[in-house]
Amino acid sequence: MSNKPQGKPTKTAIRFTREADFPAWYQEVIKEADMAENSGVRGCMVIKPWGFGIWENLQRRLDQRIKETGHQNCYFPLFIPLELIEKEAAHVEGFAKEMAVVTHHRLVAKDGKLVPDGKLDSPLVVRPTSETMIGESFAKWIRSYRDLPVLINQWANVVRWEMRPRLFLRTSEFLWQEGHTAHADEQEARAETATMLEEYRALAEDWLAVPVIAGEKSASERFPGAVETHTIEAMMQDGKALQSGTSHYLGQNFAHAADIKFQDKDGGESFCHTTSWGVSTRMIGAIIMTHGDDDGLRVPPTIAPHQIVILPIARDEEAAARVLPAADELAAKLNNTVAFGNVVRAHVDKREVNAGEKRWSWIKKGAPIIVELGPRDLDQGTVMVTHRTDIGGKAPQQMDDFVTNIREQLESIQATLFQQAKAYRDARVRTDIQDFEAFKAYFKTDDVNTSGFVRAYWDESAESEASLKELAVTIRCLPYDQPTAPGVCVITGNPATKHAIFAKAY
RNA sequence: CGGGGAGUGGCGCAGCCUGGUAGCGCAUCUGGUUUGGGACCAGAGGGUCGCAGGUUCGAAUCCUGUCUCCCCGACCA
Repeated sequence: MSNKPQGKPTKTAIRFTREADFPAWYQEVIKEADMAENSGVRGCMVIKPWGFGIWENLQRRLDQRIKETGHQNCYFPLFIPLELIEKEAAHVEGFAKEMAVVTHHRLVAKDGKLVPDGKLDSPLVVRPTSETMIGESFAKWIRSYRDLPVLINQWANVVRWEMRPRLFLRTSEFLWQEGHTAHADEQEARAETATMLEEYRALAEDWLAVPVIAGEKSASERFPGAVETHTIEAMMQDGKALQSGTSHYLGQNFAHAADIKFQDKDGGESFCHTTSWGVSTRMIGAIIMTHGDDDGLRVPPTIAPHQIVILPIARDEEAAARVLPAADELAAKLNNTVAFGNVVRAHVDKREVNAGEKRWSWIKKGAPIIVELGPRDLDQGTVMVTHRTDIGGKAPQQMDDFVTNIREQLESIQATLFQQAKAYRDARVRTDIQDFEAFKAYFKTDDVNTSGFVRAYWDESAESEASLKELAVTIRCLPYDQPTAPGVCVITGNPATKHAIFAKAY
């Protein structure tokens, strides 16, 4: 390594490349970026500061948008009485297999071990989602049309016992927000569903630089108990789809189950129309697999815990005495500027670690801009700047210019990440596959270099959808932008009017 | 939950088949040399081999159970 040419890494910073072993690469990125790790409990993860910082920044933005669209935050209990869950049949069927159940309320010592004791008369489930719990409250809160709409949200953890967990993508416990609303009529509830899905699209694309396809789920992919489920689907760099946010129109299903009704202007009694919508820590998995490269994570500047990392270059006390205060001063100047509507986040890395190693650690963490500041820079009034989107392109900038242009540089990195992701995605949405033989051949290849989505006509029949099972392909959504002319179903050859997105999925 | 693989110092691994109380690289610490860079030399610290039983004079090595991780499948945000 010692005679490696500068700026031309002879190896990547991550042990596995995306091409050689995508799942191993994914896990290595999380480890090397120090985002999260597995805990001793299967399916549960410890989210470390760099990973949690990304979540906090995502959360801050989304929370702001949720409030700006008229919702208020609440908090509902973690434990749900079994009887409540039982009330909505489809809901029960959907979640029964992954429920954590609390059956006891104390421990007693027995043969040197602690064993559960104090059996509960009625078991509690740890919330897998809160429709039933919140529905119970809605029923109490809502009496008149004047009480509507009810527009609430909660940030919470939920538990869905997973057979096959993967960090961020599928964990038994995860963090999310769940919005729940109740409306007087169908039209308003449907509009709410659409509004929030659009918020999710905007969050993904405009804030996280993750291009998505928005659309409606097929019947079999619907949320248990929903009338309609709407989704944003992102493409990962192995061509697989990741459902990144969902918004459900629940009709009156949960209103009937929980007895959520109101008196209208004419004195008549009606059931509410409800919605729910959520985005989870899975979104961090989407960010990793959309923006990461073979040198690690790349974090969009909007959500990077540190947008700029300043590395003081000082090998002796004399240099340190000059460089460290200058680095602090530079950070202070940067932190006094604004980008993406927030104060810029610059950080001086003063750890006693070799400069080269520090630099690589921030590359692996995906800090958008790395600044090296040494005695020579101070003499010349410059800084050495590396953008994470071009780590070979380290170049000096005048320090004053750098500070003045910081917003443009961050915005440029943000734009580059989105453009690269979109170019990748667009190149891999196949629209030329129109018969089932070609379709099967495409998905059987399973080559990380060519796999992706197929966009084609679908006849909307359950039978044709079922025939995808052996291919491990699913219908991700029926995108909102639809062709005007009819065509033939890619699976059956039957007449069809709508396009669907087909893909393997996480 | 079914099939396959794996758990040895912080990380990556060897040893296990042919039982006899542990080894390598990186990292860490100390000293020195370097000094726009993931450095070099020398020395040092650190593990009882996932956990629990069993076989044995003796187990990281054999057997059983269990937990955790990875891959594939079914299910799912």
